[in-house]
Order: sequence, then C-alpha cells, then structure tokens
Amino acid sequence: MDSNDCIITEIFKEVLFSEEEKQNILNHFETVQVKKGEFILNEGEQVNHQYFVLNGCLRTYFTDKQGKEYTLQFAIKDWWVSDFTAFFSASKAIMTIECIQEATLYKISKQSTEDLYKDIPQLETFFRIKMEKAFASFQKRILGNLALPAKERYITFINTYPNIEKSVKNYHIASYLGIATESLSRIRKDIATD
Amino acid sequence: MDSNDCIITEIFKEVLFSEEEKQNILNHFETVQVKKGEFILNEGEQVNHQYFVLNGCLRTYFTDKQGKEYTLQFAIKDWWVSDFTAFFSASKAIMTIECIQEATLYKISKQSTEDLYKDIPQLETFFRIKMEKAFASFQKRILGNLALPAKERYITFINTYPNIEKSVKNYHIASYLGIATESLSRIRKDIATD
DNA sequence: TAGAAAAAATGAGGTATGTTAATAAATTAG
DNA sequence: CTAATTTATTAACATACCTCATTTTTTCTA
Repeated sequence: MDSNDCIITEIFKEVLFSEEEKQNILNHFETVQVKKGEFILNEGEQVNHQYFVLNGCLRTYFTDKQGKEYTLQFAIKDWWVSDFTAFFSASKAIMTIECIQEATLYKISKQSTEDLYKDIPQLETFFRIKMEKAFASFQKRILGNLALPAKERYITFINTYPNIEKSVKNYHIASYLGIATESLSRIRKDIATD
Repeated sequence: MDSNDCIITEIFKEVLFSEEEKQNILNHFETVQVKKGEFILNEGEQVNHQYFVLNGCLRTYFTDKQGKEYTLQFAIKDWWVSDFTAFFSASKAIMTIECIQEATLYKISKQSTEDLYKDIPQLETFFRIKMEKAFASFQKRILGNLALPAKERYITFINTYPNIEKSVKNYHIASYLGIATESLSRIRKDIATD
C-alpha cells in the first residue's frame, strides 16, 4: 500500500475502489497543514470546500452581534468539517472555523465532490450515509439541549468526546453547551464535589 | 397525467423518471390516511418506514422519564417524517409521532428505499440533497437554541412556520421551543403589548 | 346552545444560569 | 525560571424561565 492508498483508506474506510477510481479521487484532494490559531474559514467568505481531519482539532463557531461565540462543532480525527449549510448551497459562510490544535486536513471542493458523485456512485452513497449519521447526532443534540440541564449536557459532552478535553479550553466547551464559562466552572466544581 | 404520475410529481418534484422507473417507484409506496390523535409511531417500536406528508400535520416528539414532551419536528405538506435516527439505523424508536391534524401520507419502507437507490441513482441524489437541507435546518435550530432567548426563538418559529399555528396547540410550540407553556403565554402577551 | 372539557392565561414564589468584578491558577514567552 | 498573559474560579447580585395553583377563555360535545 503506497501513501496514496493510505489517504483513500483513511477517508473512505469501508469503501472499495478500483485503481482508476482511486486515482480519480486522489486528483481531487489536497493536503493542508494548519497551525493552532489559524482559520480555514471566516464568516462572510464563499464556502467552496469541505475538509477531512486526519489529525488535530478544529472548531466551527457562530458569532452573534454582541460578539458572543457559539460552538457548533469540534472536529477531530476522522471528522469532516466546513460550514456545511453554506457549502451545500454554495453560499457565504456564517460560521468561522478555527484550528485549536495543529492539524492535517484533506481538502476537496464542492465541484470536485459533485464530479466524483457522478463518476463513482458508491461515493454518493458514502456521503449520504455520512449525512444520515450527522443528522442523527444533530437530532440528539437538539433533544439534549431541550431536555437536559447544563450539568447533564456537560456530562454527556465529556462522555461523547472523552479525548477532546486536552485540545479544548473550558470556554470552548461552555460555548458548545450554550452556557457562560462561569456556569461551567460551577458545574465542574459541583461534579468534583460529588 | 394520471393519479400515479401525480404521486410521483408530488414527492419528487424536481426529478424526471422514465415510465418504467415511475412504475417501480409506485410499487414501493402506500397511501395512509391518519386521523387527529392517532399515532403512526410509538416509542420502542421498530422503525421500518418513512412517510411523505401530502396534507395534514404531524409532530414527532421525545418523552423524558418525568413524562415531559419535547417536540423535535412538525411535519406539514411536502415534509418527510419518521424517527430518522432509528430509521437510518433500522433500530427502535425513541420518538413518538402523533397526527395533530388529519393527514394523508405516502409510506415507504427502508428496504424499498434502498432498493430504489440501487435501481434509480437520481433517487439517491434526491435523498442526499434532502438530507443536506435537513442538516442545514437542524444546524440553524441548534444555533438558535444556543444564541437566542425564548422570545426570539418564538418569533423565529412563527416566521418559519407561518401556516402552522392553526394546526398546532401553544403547548406543542412551547415543547418545540424548549420552554414551559406558561412562559410561552407570557411571551405572547409581551409581544401583543408591543 | 348549554355544559363539560381542554387549553391558555395569570400570579406568587423558586431556581438555574447570566453578569460583572475580583482573584487564583495555568500556560506561554522571553 | 520569571514575568506576562491567558484561562479558570469564585462571589454577589440580577434575570429569565420554571413550578404550582388558580382563573379565564376557547373548543368540543351532547
């Protein structure tokens, strides 16, 4: 297996391709290295790419008029990241994507993605299933936000992303949970006291 | 155009099919009539179908241990409804789906859906795009829940579903917004006073 | 159309979370 | 290693929303 095979198997673990298909796929991907603190997308920019995370950590967040940030997603190994709402509709980003731990990404354009769907139907199936899973996890998050108090949401978060704590500041977690950092502090204290 | 064509164009507005494909699709759909107060899915049941809403209104909700309900989705004309998380993974429902206004639905099984994907690739594209839109709207809802106070969420809801108010009780809306009905009452009074 | 039932509104009081400000702890840079 | 900076914690007070109890309004049904 050469390093190109490696990229393919990293990204499309379950799918089998012919050599020709592999080459086709590879032609559309580009490797990107991002340092902590760098942004791969800023609010207002045209969104033409999605990124597969090979390693490192990024976060996607929305900023309101008062400058408060709301984290929509943390992206770690094996996750895809973009402002997907804008990516799907080829429109302007409302989100910012910041690297919070040095990362290696594989980048592909919307055009390339759609070209590949036409050439390789299994790829469309792969992405459809990926969407179904993302949909399910968003649904879970919506229900959690509706039904659970902040403390429970924090516990759920920690259990869902057990490895993420090292890469992520508490105020990032707070902005994901929709609470103030001070509230998270109290919750953490409360949990520690149990 | 016969009535079968009609079903196809209702459901798959943008897609063009051959006669043979149309017949294939039709063989997999079944029409269902549901009365107000009836349930098309109960928590704990195996989820094998998704439903296209021709008319009427349903709501999908989760019930917690204390018996409180949280509405995930209202489904009106042109929407698809199911416990999708369970449908995609062919597992047991955590949600209940109740008819809140007499409805006509087109029902299709998971197996049928996947058979059709194989036979008619445009259908897979259609459903992929549908998922992308659902994903985008879920994302919007998550951000709204994080960033907006209840009053703003209510206003957004009313603007997003301008026609839904007739079919839906205030306590349904409250359970969608994640607030108590009493709080919604106060918000409505507050808005009326403006 | 009257009476019953369901839904919505209102009021009083409680709680979780927000805000602001100060301090402590941890991380980073020189 | 120390100083500077960033992050996390704590405290006091404010507020949005919740809960429970009651009343009013609307809808349903006989």
